[in-house]
Amino acid sequence: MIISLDMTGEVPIYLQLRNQIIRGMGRGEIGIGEKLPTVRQLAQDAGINTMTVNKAYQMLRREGIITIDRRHGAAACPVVQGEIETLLQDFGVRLELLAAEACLKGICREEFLALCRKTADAVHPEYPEEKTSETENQRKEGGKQK
Amino acid sequence: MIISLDMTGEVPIYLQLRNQIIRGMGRGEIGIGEKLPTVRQLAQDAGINTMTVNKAYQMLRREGIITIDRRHGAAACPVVQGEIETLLQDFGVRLELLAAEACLKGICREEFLALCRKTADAVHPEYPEEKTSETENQRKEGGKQK
DNA sequence: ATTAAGTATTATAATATATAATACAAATAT
DNA sequence: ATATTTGTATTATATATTATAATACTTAAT
Repeated sequence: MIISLDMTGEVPIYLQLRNQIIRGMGRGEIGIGEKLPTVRQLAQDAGINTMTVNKAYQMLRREGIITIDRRHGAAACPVVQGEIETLLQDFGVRLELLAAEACLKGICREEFLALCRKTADAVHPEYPEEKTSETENQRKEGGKQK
Repeated sequence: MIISLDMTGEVPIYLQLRNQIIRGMGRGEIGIGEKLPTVRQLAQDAGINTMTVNKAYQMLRREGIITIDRRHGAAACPVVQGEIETLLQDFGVRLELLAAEACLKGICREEFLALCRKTADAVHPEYPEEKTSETENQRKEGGKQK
């Protein structure tokens, strides 16, 4: 998957990274279980700092979207976590913002829904649905720093 | 409209303000042409600085969503600006991110589209559609600082 | 003249973002 | 065993963002 960063824009690099990886997974460009580039590799390719990549990966890990294995690197591994209600509520708020903005910009209801359908169709449905087997690598951090 | 701010969250206050005003307009809680609170009033009510409110208002003005009249304050006044294609593309990217995240969180296509419909139905369609009359107060800033 | 509106200014502080250079821990590959 | 590769931690630095405070200015309604 090709990562393209806007270094002059207002969105932080690590967030651009995180968002593009999520969209890449949604498009199926990154298959489930597929390995992501190492932090060093991605940092070098993109011409950015390793810790910036690490920050993006950490965020994705916290969100339950990838797993990170210290010895093998990161891999796409979405896991449903948390209450489904909380989740839907959160998406509802974000969608409402988008819908309101669209409305204010003159995009009518039908146009908006057409865009929603088109977008939904472009998302690969290969993901969670079931699966709860290779979900063991999550609880591997104890408190230990030295 | 009630503004509730999360002072401990990660979203900047001025952005929370901006987002809530947009959602409020979408819901119809703020009618078209309706006046917004003055910066001082809103700042006092919310217990925040006037310049923070001003920053949110400026952002909304730049986005063509409100007008600001130095003597009468701010008012909801959405105006379509820019290429419709650019607009749709921008919304498309943002929707794709949302759809991808939803998918990865186990929300299936139908569930997602149901949420989209529900959200779209909750948005008041009273807005732009036509209207291009009271759009004169936009070009009132020359370059003058001292 | 007073008041009320947005805005500008100046200073300060805390936090976020990004980089650099290096080192460490843990496991694989040779 | 040794070298390599992985993520991670550390320390330092620089810049930008966010938010506040206190004050003053411009403009126009009252």
